[in-house]
Amino acid sequence: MRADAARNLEAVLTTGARMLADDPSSSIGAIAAEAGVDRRTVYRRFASREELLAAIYDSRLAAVEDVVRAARFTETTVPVALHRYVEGIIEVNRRWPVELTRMRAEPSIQDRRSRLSTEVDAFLQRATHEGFLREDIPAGWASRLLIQLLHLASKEDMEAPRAADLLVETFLDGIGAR
Amino acid sequence: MRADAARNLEAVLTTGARMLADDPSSSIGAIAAEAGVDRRTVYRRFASREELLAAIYDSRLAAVEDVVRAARFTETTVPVALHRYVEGIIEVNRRWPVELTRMRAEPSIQDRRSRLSTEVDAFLQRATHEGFLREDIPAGWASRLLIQLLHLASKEDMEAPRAADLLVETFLDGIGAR
DNA sequence: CATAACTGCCACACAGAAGTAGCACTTATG
DNA sequence: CATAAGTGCTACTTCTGTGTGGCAGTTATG
Repeated sequence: MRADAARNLEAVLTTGARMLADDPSSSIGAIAAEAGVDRRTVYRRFASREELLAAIYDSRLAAVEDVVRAARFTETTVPVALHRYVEGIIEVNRRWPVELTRMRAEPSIQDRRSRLSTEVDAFLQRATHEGFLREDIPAGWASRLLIQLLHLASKEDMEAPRAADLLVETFLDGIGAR
Repeated sequence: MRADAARNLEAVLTTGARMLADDPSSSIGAIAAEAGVDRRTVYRRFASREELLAAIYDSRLAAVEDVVRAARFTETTVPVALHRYVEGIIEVNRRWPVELTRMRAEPSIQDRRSRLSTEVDAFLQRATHEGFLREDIPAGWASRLLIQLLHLASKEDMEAPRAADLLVETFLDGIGAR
C-alpha cells in the first residue's frame, strides 16, 4: 500500500471512531469529509458501512489486546499490573473512543471480546485472593466498576498517568474521608 | 384527554426511552410498533421526531427533579440525603434510561439540567465540608464519579435499595481491602 | 346510547444516506 | 521521469425514514 493511502486509511479510522462515539449515526460522507477524504475513497477500502465499523472496532480491540498483553496480568504484582492496564486502557479509550456495546452480532469480534474480559476477571480474582480487593462484594461488580471508572478517567482532562493514579486510588479507597 | 389516549401516550414515551437508550437512531415507526400503536398516532401527539425526543427527555428530567426535591439536600443529614438521592435516581434511570448527553441545543432543557447539577454539586461540597468526602480530589471528580456509579448501579440486577447501598459504600470506601 | 375523541390503515411526497460507475487528474515510488 | 496506485468529482439508483392527508372503524364517556 502506498504511504499516502495508509495515512488516509488511518485518518478515516480514527476520525470515524471519534465521530461515531459522538454520534453513532454519523454518515460515511460526514466521516470522509471530516477526515479530509472523498466519500468514494472510503468505499474503495470498505465494501459497506458495516465493514468500516468492524474495522474501527477491530482497531480498538487490537489496541486493548496489546495493553492486556503488556500488563502481564499473571506475571507481575497486582498493583503494577493494575496500573499498567489502567493507564494503557485510558490511552486506548482516548484514541478509539468507540462504544463497544454497539457491535453485537459479529461472532469473531464477540469471541475476542469475551476472551479479554475473562482475562481481566481472572486478574481481579487473583487480586481478591491476594488481599488487594474486598471479598464481600457481588460477583462482577468489581469488573463493571473498573470499566465504568475507565470511561470516566478517559474523559478527564489530565495526563494518562495522573488519571490512572486517580482512578486506582478511587477504585481501591473510594472518595470517603478517613 | 381520554384515558386510553393517556395510556397510549405513556406507552410511547416509556417504550421510546427504552428503545432510544438501546439505539439512538430507532425510527418512530419502530417505537410505535413496539408500543403497540400506529405510527400515525405518534405524529398526532408530536409534530416531529425532535418533539418526541424532547417529551421523553422532559419526562426524565421531571422525574429527576422530583428525586432531588425529595432528597432535601439542604435540610437533611448528608448520609440520609445521599441515600435518598441515589436510590431515587437508580429508579429514574431504570424507567427513563435515556442518554442525557444526546439532547444538546434545547435551551430550556439545558437550563433545568444545569440547575440540577448545581444543586448536586453544592450538596457534594457540603458533604466535603462536613467531613464525609476527601478534600484532596480534583474539582468535579466526585460529581462525575457519582453519575457514572449511578449508571452502573442502575444496570445491576438487584433491588434499588440494595443497589443504592452498594453504590454508596463503593463511593465512600472503594472496593480495596482494609 | 349518542357523540365526540381516538385510532388504524392505505397512500403520497420528500429528504438523506447507502452503494455503484466511470473518467480525469494527481502523486508516491521504482 | 515513467508508471502504476490512488484520489476527487459528478451522476445515478435504491432504500429507508420523516412528515402529511383522508377515511372508515372503534371506543371511552357524558
